[in-house]
Amino acid sequence: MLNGFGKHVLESKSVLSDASKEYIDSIDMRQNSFMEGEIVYNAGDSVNYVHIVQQGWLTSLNVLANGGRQLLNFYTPNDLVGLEFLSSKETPSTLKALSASTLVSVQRDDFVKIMRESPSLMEHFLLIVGLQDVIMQERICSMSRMDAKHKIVYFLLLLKSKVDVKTQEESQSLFLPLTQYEIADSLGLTNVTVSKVMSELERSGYIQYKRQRIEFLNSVDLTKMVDFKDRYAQFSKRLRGRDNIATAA
Amino acid sequence: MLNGFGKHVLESKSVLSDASKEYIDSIDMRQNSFMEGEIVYNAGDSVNYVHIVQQGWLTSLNVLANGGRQLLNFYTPNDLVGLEFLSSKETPSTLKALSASTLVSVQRDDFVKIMRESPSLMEHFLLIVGLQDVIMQERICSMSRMDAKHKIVYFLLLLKSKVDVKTQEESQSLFLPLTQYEIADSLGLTNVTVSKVMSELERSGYIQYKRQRIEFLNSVDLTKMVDFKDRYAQFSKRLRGRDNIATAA
DNA sequence: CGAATTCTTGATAGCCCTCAAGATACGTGG
DNA sequence: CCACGTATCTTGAGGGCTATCAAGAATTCG
Repeated sequence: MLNGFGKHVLESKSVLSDASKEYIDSIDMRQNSFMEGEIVYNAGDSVNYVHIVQQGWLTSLNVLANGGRQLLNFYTPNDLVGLEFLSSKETPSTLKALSASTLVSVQRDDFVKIMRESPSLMEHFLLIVGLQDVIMQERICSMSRMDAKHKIVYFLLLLKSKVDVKTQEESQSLFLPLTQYEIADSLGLTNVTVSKVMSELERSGYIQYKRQRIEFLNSVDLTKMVDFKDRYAQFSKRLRGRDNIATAA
Repeated sequence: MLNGFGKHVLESKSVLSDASKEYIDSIDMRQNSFMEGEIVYNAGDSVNYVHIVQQGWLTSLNVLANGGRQLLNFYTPNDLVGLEFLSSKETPSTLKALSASTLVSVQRDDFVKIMRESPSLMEHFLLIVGLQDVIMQERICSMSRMDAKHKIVYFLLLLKSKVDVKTQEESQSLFLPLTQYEIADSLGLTNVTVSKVMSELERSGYIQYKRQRIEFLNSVDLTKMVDFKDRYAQFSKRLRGRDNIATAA
């Protein structure tokens, strides 16, 4: 039941740098496609799969008691979805496709089996989840004390950072498949406030904003404004250093 | 350089359930004590150690650009500190003792070495960090959309849950070595608001509150009020299930 | 070209912060 | 055991930020 593309993704450096290859061949991997807006799983579903993003943008989110939504994480190609709740019976959040997406899904038990066969792979996963945790902690800092403007700047820089690490280059132009409602739902704001802040950031000359695209005109000052720490870049840099050491050894 | 107490902690079920014991003997572990209010490390310090809490309460926190503080995590005996930034060069947050505390500190490289020798230990750590991540995500939900009253109820239930799992029993009385300033700094509120909400919760008959101690008079309704999910208890239950399976196999 | 979605802009209201003053609890030294 | 200073908590008044509501504009898509 080997899926060629899935195998390729699992073998790719970003995910399974050195898993025992013979185990991969015995794994049941399914490739699934989802339309824009489609739900991959709902909060409370059984945890049966770990997913690898091939194409598209997805988000994890929670529907709150008051009817509001909280967007939690964004997933782009090569991201792993589900590492943080491997131990859970039920998924803690919903996964929704923001754009047309393709996922490779690996059964949880198979995934754990692969992981156990490759300690260095498991260590890699530990570091990834650790990074996610640190980023969540820093998001809490930004959510709790910043005003709307600073929250939004922080959010945009975090997304930019994530995309930049993926593309291995720093781009001042960011594709952003999010409506203002969705940005608002990421930050505990309303779409009205997002609109007003975006306009203000444009007037101030920091960004240029059109639907689905943001140009950063002064990312240096924006970074200072919110004291943004680029954990994705630090992690990526550090990981490359580790790989070199491992290769040398 | 073996420290008997440290060895005991590392061997205890909660941390190193089955690490290769011969490695533990070669590890340099130091036991350090900290006074109330003392800083263990500051944000930005090099990551040199992983710490195991023996006694006391500690908190990780960030000092924000505007001078405010954000308390992030609380650590109680047998907790591990530092798992989530094993891959980082610098600590992302400050660690401060809330009460007189004792820590066993293991050098990061030694800790990683132990971990690599015991995949099941590493898997355990992966699950722990995953749990932390999930809890952080849910804290974001509570921070972004809840009003002050609901934030505080959520916060108290989360602390209660953590303590209950540690003590393996559900207690309606919670020792809480936090001032109202510190609760406020955990939630992005002010001490004034915390005071007012606490009084209101008392008037409504939900809790009885005195400095450093809270009695829950109706934790069922409080849990419903904020739709609280007890991830600590779920994790603990699930882990015991896994252990049984592992033993049977 | 028309309908639906998304975004903009303004007016109003509510929650929580800020500021302030007093009350209570705690620790220390006599 | 008491007195005093400090830290913590309580309570009230006023103001700012963002939610809510609403109406219209712009964009997208069939």
